[in-house]
Amino acid sequence: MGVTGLLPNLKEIQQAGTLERYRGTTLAIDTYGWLHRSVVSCAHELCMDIPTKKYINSILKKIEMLQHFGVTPYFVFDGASLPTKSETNLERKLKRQQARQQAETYMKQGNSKLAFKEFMKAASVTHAMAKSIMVELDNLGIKYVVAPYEADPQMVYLEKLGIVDGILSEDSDLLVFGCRRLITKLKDDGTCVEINRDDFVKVRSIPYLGSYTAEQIRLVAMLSGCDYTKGVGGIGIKSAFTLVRKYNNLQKITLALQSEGKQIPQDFKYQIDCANLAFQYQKVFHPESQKLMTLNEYPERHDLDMEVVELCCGKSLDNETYIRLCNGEINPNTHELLVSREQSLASLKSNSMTLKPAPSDAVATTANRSRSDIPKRSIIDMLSPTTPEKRPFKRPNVVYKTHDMKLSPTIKKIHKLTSSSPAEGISSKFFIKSTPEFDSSMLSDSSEVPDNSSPLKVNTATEEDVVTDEDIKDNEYYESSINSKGFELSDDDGEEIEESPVKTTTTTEEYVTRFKASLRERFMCDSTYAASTILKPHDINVPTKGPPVKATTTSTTTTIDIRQFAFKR
DNA sequence: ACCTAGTCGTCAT
DNA sequence: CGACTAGGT
Repeated sequence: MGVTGLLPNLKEIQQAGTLERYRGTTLAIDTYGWLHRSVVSCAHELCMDIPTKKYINSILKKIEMLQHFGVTPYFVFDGASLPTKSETNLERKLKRQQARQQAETYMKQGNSKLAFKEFMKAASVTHAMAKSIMVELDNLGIKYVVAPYEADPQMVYLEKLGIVDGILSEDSDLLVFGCRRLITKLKDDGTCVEINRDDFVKVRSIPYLGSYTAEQIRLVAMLSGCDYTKGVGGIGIKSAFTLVRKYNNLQKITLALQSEGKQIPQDFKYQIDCANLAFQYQKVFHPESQKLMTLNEYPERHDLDMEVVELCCGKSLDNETYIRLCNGEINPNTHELLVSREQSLASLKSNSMTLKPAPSDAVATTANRSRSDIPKRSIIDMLSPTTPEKRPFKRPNVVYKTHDMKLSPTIKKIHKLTSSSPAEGISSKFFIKSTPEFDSSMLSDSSEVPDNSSPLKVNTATEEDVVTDEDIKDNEYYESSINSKGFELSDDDGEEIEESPVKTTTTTEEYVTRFKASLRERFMCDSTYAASTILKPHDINVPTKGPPVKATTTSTTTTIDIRQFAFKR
């Protein structure tokens, strides 16, 4: 879902241009987005476990375009699905399965047109497909990282560290995570659109946008609906901005909305708090130190319930696991060895067809992924030597607007009025008793005193409102029974890379209980890890011998016929 | 003017 | 996922 309606409302500050503008810089790539679009070209093959290189070629083509413009890509992959989204993921999985059945039905009826449409709905991006891309990236010497959880915070983290100079993605959520330079709407000809955070002050359609704090922007997103919250019915992005500007804190907004007869979900506060945690402290990976981190540091003094934090932001497993996970060696969800889709299919085939073992000595052995590798050609390339032809890019057919936007007197005035750091302390103090903002007030004095006055306040009489910590009693929810015995084992779930949003209609209590249950299910079954750690990554995903098999499948020591990699292009 | 819920395209020829 | 749109408030 993203934050619906955010991008259109930022139209004024969308700078049209081309990748030329980013020559010499490094951009984070939202790989899932690219893969998702590629999937439509081979949805049928993907659903039917038919080998295909189409989705890989589509990515290679984009890489070629970036390199044509002298842009260094830094690929970012989605990692494990957050525990808080597991039920959403199940819903999606179900829908895909239904679409897949529909597709096969249409297929039998000979209606390939409709079948393909259903295949498109059924196809999903898997970690095995992501691994296929990683193999190519290794060969090209292109950097990448698998996010511990969602790619969005990982990309923003890279931008924060200065490892990348901007983020190439279609997802408006990135702005809520704190992205400074978002490059969207990249076309095949290299044209794209930049949204720069520094331009927020120039947006006229949303008054005072430049002076909303990160926390306030999060609240706006959460009110109107984002990846983590359903939002309040009847509240879109515009109303949300107005409400936050007017009332600034969640209690007042809630009261105002209720007095208007708006229905607010029972667990809304929970959703808000959880979303607030996920937006700020989600687990990310520091590629240079190879350490698990959080997008922003926890506040100095905080009483965060770390169990809840781990549910919303991801679990802190041992660092060794994350090193392997974030370097693409293991499946982020199952922690089994990650095998590329191509290799996986090939070995299945060779096993089932009992193929004559091919002379494998022809292929040199290779180390897996070492960061200082000399680019090598993958086996796929060797067998199908026609790499995507170098054709010049279509000339961009846009006029480059020099969007230097003269500051209007009004804007200047606003800028002046709001240059002092706006107050914090909106939203609930559910988890965080004192909430220093990471990006602004962390640097200035982060007052222990919750300050509810804001420069953004427009027409509210400064009624001294006590920070009604009526929320505190809700903490009971988190102490509430951890021992729900109904762990529905959703066995393998999490083969697909999941992203984004939506509906959850459960009570808070159920919610938390379920989170904790799903956490257990997901992270505390060490048995699955033990099995997977036996195999050595080096034996796998290399253009050489050795059938890499899922830990569950019987691993024989037959040799893969390398000719199976010669897919038609 | 704003919100919503639905549909469509995404690739690549 | 966003873009776009018809149809609601």
